Amino acid sequence: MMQKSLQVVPASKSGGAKAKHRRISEEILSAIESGRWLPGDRLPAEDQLAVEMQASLGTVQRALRSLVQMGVVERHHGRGTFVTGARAQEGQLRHFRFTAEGGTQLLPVYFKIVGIETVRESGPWSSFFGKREDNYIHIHRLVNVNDEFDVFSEIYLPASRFSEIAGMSEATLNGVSFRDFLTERFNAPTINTHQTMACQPLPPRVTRALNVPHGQYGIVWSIGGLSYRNTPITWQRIFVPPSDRVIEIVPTNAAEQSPLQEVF
Amino acid sequence: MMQKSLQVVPASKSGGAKAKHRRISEEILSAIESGRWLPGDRLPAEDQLAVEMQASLGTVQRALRSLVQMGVVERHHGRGTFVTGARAQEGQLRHFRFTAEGGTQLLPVYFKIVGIETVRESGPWSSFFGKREDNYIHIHRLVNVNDEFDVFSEIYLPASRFSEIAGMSEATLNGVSFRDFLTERFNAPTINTHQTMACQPLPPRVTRALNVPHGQYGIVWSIGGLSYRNTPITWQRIFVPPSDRVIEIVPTNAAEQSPLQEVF
DNA sequence: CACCTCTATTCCTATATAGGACTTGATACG
DNA sequence: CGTATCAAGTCCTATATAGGAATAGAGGTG
Repeated sequence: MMQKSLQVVPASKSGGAKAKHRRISEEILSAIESGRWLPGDRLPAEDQLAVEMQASLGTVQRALRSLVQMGVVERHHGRGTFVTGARAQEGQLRHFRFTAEGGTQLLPVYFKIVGIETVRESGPWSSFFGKREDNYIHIHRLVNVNDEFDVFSEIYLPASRFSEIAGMSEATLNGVSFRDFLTERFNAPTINTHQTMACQPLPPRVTRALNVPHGQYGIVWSIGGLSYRNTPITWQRIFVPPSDRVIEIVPTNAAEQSPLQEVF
Repeated sequence: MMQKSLQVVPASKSGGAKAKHRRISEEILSAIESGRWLPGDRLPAEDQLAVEMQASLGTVQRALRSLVQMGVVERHHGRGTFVTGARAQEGQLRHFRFTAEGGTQLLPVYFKIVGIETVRESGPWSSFFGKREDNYIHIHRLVNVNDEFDVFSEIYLPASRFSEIAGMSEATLNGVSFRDFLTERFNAPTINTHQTMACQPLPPRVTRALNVPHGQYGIVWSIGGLSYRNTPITWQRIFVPPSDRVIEIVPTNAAEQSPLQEVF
């Protein structure tokens, strides 16, 4: 039997009224964002959540399925529902990666920080982060891929959110994957990306750093990183000199490992 | 009340046994593949499908949601469920596109076929299509983007499936988008793509065709196109000379326009 | 100690049911 | 004729319920 008026909002004209399963997704997502549950943690069981959220089991399940879909949580039959862990992909680079022609993955094995500074300059990253942000932590790094070749990476981080990084020593930041670093230290996992590529002459500071001829053409690869709720958290530009190694574009959506995919 | 033994398969040990909603997805997908419903057609109503499929409403709805998720069908409140139309994205290029720095999209406006031939050569496309395929229709085209610059495109199609194309005149194929063409004429929409990029010297035939200096570097952009059930249907290589225009990588998954996305 | 069995926990599938909300087209009214 | 109302068709949300299936751990048995 339908319980009277649990269908709370009559939607008043499809205004801001959202479906209950959506509100539950939102609520759980907010809790995760706020750090109430950290990556790796187990959420309460479905039926318990149903009680807490004052919803039926089916509704909670639907909300959780959508969070799985987004890559925010993972569910395991008989074990529980877990916040997606930092290194859940065990070494798999999630949104992009270099591969050899055959498809074997090439891993970045060595990072060397060239410089860290706080800047106010505007550029493509400004529009990515939006108007309100006008201070960036700017980090240049040399990245070696699979002991085969080097690329040059520049990262811009919004200073408002990640100010602590500006004070960190190069030693702390050397050799780390920023993706993992931001996930573990700031609970800011990269959930989605926006990427563009262009072929352009590499700028002099890059050709010098990479030790390739002045004026050499290469790929300028821009990657905007988005966290929960599409909050922009990183903007990165990678300069890739010519090579027979290729950049593989991986679907940016967590949907790829969703069971639905099998249906394809 | 649960009806006795509608829970048909006891799963016998999680062998090939699939959930019912999955089997329904499969069945509908197969019907669409077979052309029983064409792009734009309306499917029977939920409750009617439920009867046909001998499932409850909820189960059918779940199956349909997953098809929406895959981009195979679209559902419209109060109107019905429709097979995703060929040009559903009205001019939006779905999996990749060129954009100006600001983000405005640049459209390919002019195609000129350079040649069509049937070949047996192997290359990166062979592993994409798999062992069984050893004959390809190979089409070279010059593509102008937004009246601004030209790129050189090579497409390989499996001859077994698209043999009719080999006999078509260049006039028929000129100026068409292959994506739309395959959707409309062969009921073979591109649902997913696999993309790689590399910066390399452009081959002589390309530099000649594009009228850029011999040995010019550019982006070699390979795009494998997959249709329903991840069947490979096209393999394309686009040679892009240097430019300040960028290639924007769009999530290859139809999930992007799913309502779930709003939750981010 | 190794192995088996049982049990509690947890997620997974499926059903039947009820009503809300959007769309479209027909009909009635001024 | 234009507009308002209504009804049918369709999808959307939500509930309560029932049982299946995977997992992990406790306890017993040889």
